[in-house]
Amino acid sequence: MSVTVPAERIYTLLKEAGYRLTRPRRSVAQVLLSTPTPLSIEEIHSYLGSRAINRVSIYRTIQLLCDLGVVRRLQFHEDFARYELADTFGSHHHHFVCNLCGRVEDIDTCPLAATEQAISRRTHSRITSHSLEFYGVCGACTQSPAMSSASL
Amino acid sequence: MSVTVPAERIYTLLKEAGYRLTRPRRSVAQVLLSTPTPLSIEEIHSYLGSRAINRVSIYRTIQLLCDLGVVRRLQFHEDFARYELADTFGSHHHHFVCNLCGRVEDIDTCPLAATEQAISRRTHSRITSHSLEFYGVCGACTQSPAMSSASL
DNA sequence: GTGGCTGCAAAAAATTTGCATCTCC
DNA sequence: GGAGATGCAAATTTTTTGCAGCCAC
Repeated sequence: MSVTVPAERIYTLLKEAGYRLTRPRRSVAQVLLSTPTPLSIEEIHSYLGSRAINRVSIYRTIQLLCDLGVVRRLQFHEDFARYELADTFGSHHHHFVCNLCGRVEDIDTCPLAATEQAISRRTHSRITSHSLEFYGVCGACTQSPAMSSASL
Repeated sequence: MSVTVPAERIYTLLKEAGYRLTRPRRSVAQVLLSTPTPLSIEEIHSYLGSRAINRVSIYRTIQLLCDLGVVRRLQFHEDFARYELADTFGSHHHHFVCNLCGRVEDIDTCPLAATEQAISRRTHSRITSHSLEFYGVCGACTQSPAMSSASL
């Protein structure tokens, strides 16, 4: 039996949905697969560096991957969006964002399954997803308030 | 003893922080106090209608109210922000957003206090707030898929 | 009266669209 | 070869900034 690496799963999914496998699409998928934290369009663009892909193509690729359910969009308290692999391609988790240094940590605990059921029952709605982020001050910043950029 | 209405609490807080109580500030506070759902800048602007306040002043007022902790910023899966009264001026609650009709319902259940404690202890961070939204299909749309705008 | 606040205009930042060219199948 | 994807430029949308005049205190 052969193990299918996540990259292949994404490529296959694209093909099966009738889309072509192009350099920009492969590049964007690879960046997302190789970073542990959610990325902004700008970050994806600069991470690609030499393999320069036009910003517009990144927008379009991300859009496509979102539509296909490969990527999900996150919005922290910033005025641009961030993207990461969706649950099925990564894992179901949430985030803790440090208000001081901006560090993002994954939170694997998710206490919401029961809550979703309760809400669905009470409101007769069908809940298909949720978005949960914690904000505060991370361990490092708690110890040394001589933090990075946005300090007072 | 006298009961202080929320509007007065906001006005007092502004004054005590050294800010002037102006027409735009009073108007924006009143709109937020009188609507049950989170509003976008655009909606606040149009709700003010005749009492026309410049968009820029709304942005600045909202910014100020956020800084003072009166208002909190929300971001659903839209490309603009929404604002509502913060916990202490409204109530601590979350939202259910219908993917079809866009309706927003308040969710008063919050199962996260325990989770926050657990995360704080585990990561040595201090969690000061969280953001939680549920997405799905609301009761009405489940019954009659002949919904409003963004239908297929 | 005067300093902080507002409104206008204009800039900046994020994202989308039109269209000619290129490239994957 | 041809449909579909890319890249460039330009438009659109959201939010921010500069500055002269206004109004709350």
